[in-house]
Amino acid sequence: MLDRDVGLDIAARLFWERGYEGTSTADLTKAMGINPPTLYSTFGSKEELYRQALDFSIARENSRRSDILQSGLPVYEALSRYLYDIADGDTQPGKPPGCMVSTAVLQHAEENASVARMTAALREASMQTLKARFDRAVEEGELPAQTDTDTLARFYGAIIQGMSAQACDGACNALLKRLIDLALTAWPGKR
Amino acid sequence: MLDRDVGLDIAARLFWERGYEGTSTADLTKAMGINPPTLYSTFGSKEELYRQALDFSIARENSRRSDILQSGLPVYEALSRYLYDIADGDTQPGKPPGCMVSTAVLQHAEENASVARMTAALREASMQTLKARFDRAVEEGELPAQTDTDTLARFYGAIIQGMSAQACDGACNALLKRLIDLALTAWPGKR
DNA sequence: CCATTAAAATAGCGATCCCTATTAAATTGT
DNA sequence: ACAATTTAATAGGGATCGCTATTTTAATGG
Repeated sequence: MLDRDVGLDIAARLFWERGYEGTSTADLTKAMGINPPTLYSTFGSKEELYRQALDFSIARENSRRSDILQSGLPVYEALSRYLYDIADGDTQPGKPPGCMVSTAVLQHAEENASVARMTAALREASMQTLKARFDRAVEEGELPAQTDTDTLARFYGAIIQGMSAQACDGACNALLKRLIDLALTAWPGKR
Repeated sequence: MLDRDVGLDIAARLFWERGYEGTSTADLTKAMGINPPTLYSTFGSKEELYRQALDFSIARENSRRSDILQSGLPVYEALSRYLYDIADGDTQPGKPPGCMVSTAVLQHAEENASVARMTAALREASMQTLKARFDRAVEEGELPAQTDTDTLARFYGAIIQGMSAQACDGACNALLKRLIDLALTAWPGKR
């Protein structure tokens, strides 16, 4: 039998590279070295496996990124490190380019609408996490009281999505970090 | 027989909504009201039809957007209107959300690598157009001589891609324009 | 009006999609 | 060691994938 976490890791990698619609159950079983019935008894369905693979990957990445955001660092410094960490994740040698979530299942067949809602919800949650950190900065006096933290969070969310798209198209790590540096000049009070 | 341009318009609409991998030839023939052999004799293949549908759509949109960029407007004003026009395109009532090109075929099956290269090249060309306009602005003294126009173009390219992704997730026009306004504060010399 | 050409519809090719009923193998308990 | 239970592999179901050979229909020319 296959170790569950090993299977999720392999599945996540395939979904990351090829997307949900571009990955077949045959691809998955072959890569895991199992037979179709094992996949279905272990993970339920292709969609359920995708959900679990996303959860599995996010649980691994998000603790570190959450630490960066929620650390005692000033909000601007925390945001900078957070974005740099994402840029590194988008351009890991030997791993698929881009982010597994940021640019996943945007256009899709009708039958995959529920999968698209799933990734959209993850993106929304990610931006809400950013917004919560910015709200805290307002409360603590690090940002002006009238700051539009929602737009600020969605703006850096857009940068994260744009970085993922450009990484998929072959952009290198240094390029993405130049984007970040420029995006950070939009921070309230900078320059 | 089907009018060629009408067919391309219908195909573009489907590909826009569902993506390349999410659109089947059965979807296409049904929407066009033709039989499969007609599709293949008229357009060659699914991939070739996608290419022609992209060209068809871009030819229609790009003339207006090119006019905005190449008009006599100051570069900052031209860029603002250009981005606003894209935000409007991402949120047209009765049309699929997002941009047909900006966030297309990012993750994909291996067999569709050539299609992905195609959309990547279109995105790159779009950013090169922006860069060329910025270079002109440097030559004309509108921007400082040491301006990194390449990064500037890719930054607004990232914003365009982020807007498309968020539109796919349901973002409204006003939200996208707030993103643009914030992104424009990163313009050299602003604030 | 018929013969010839051109167009469109039918039918279906081999392959693959996601998924599962059934069979075979391995493990466990006694 | 044998029976009971669990696990894995085979085989394949029903549908759809992109695409095309063949037939039928329609349009054209003499």
